[in-house]
Amino acid sequence: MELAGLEKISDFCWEIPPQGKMRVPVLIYGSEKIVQAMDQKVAEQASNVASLPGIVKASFVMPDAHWGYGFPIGGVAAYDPEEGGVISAGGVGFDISCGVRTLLTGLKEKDIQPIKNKLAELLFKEIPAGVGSHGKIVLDKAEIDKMLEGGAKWAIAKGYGQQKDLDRIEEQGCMPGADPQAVSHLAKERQAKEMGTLGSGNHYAEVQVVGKIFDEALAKIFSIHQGDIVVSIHCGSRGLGHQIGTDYLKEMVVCAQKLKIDLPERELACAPIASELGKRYLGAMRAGINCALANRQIITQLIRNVFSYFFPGIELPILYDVSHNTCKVEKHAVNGHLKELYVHRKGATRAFGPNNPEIPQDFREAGQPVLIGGSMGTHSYILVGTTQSEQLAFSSAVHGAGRAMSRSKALKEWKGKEIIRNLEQKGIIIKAVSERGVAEEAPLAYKDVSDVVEAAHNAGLAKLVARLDPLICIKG
DNA sequence: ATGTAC
Repeated sequence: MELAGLEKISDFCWEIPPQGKMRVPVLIYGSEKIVQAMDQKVAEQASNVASLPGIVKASFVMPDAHWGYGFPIGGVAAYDPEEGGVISAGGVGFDISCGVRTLLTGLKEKDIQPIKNKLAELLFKEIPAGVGSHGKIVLDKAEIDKMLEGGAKWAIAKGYGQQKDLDRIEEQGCMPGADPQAVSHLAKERQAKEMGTLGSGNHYAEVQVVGKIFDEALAKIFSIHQGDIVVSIHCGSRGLGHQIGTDYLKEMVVCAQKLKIDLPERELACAPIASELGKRYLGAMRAGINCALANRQIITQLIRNVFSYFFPGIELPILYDVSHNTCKVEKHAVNGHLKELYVHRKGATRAFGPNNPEIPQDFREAGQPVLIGGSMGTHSYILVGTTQSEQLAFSSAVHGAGRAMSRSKALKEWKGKEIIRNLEQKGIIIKAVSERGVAEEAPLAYKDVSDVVEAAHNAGLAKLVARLDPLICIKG
């Protein structure tokens, strides 16, 4: 991106002032280096987002942003229903409620060293992964509806986990307002055999060691210490979320035409929040959120079973579970007034600061854990939400490294086998269904996640707490 | 991300 077209607000914030059909400015967060490396298309897309009806304050761009469908991935936009605001399927993304969950193990690296290979093999055997992967769980129509209403709460009632897990999950593990009736039969059909599966692309289950602590006091509150083993899951709502996105984008294109909403691009299809379609999408999207929460809950239990085999009696409590592809109704201060807004976070993690009532009691004074998954073979990070982030981007932060290279280009550049061998030499075990998938996810096909989180930290979007280094990575 | 294109 050309810095010349931007107004520098601070060392970590750049503005595109409103022009043309833009109703509000675009605010891009990141260092000069990061913003320069950002695709020009992100500026265009974020400007388009700023032109949609009812947008409040600004169209925000996180440091890890890259080109997406309509809305950039790494974008945050809030719309006001009282100002004719809209809700957009493209503003949430296809993988509804994709997110990261981190589990604590209480183990140290030396504890797993003797069984590392066996642990990797058993995790790979027990967690279904890959495109179209099916689990052992098959849901009938009635049970799918219950899952879509209950989320992780449903999964726990089915025996996948414990009641206390819910305290550490966004929305207490169950998104209210989900409407299974708003989800197509096709979407449900696709999901019937996909519960408890990882999927493909950048999704993974990873055994990690806490490699660095940035803030001792906060790390202690999160129960993480240097050398601790943790397990992180990065996945979403699988075929169901994708189908909801596909179904509603089509409907929203028709709706926007009918209502003569001036769309800069067809991909920005949306519906007024107050419209029948808007409400129906919200109900379906919330069902998608519950699907993702249930999915991560089931995978959690599969992981617990594997760890129990090696470490009888081990618990693996949840540190936290947070999504980075959602639209949530939240109250935010706008010009001194508290307003109920529809906050789209597409490839952006919710990052509530201290004292927010949505945060688990144990973390209330510290702030919400912000879980940032890296790309394969690279670091992941735990940050914490700040008070400042509320003002900066409706309490949002980055979500991960973000692609630097297209999948097709990555395929030409690398072979899966050599990537696996290179990482093995660094002590990282990759267990993957598809060698092609590994090549597409090559570490160098992504931006440097460390740069991205550092920028988020410096911009004040969230605060660095700990770095996680990969030991075993299970991939689709 | 995705029954990796309807």
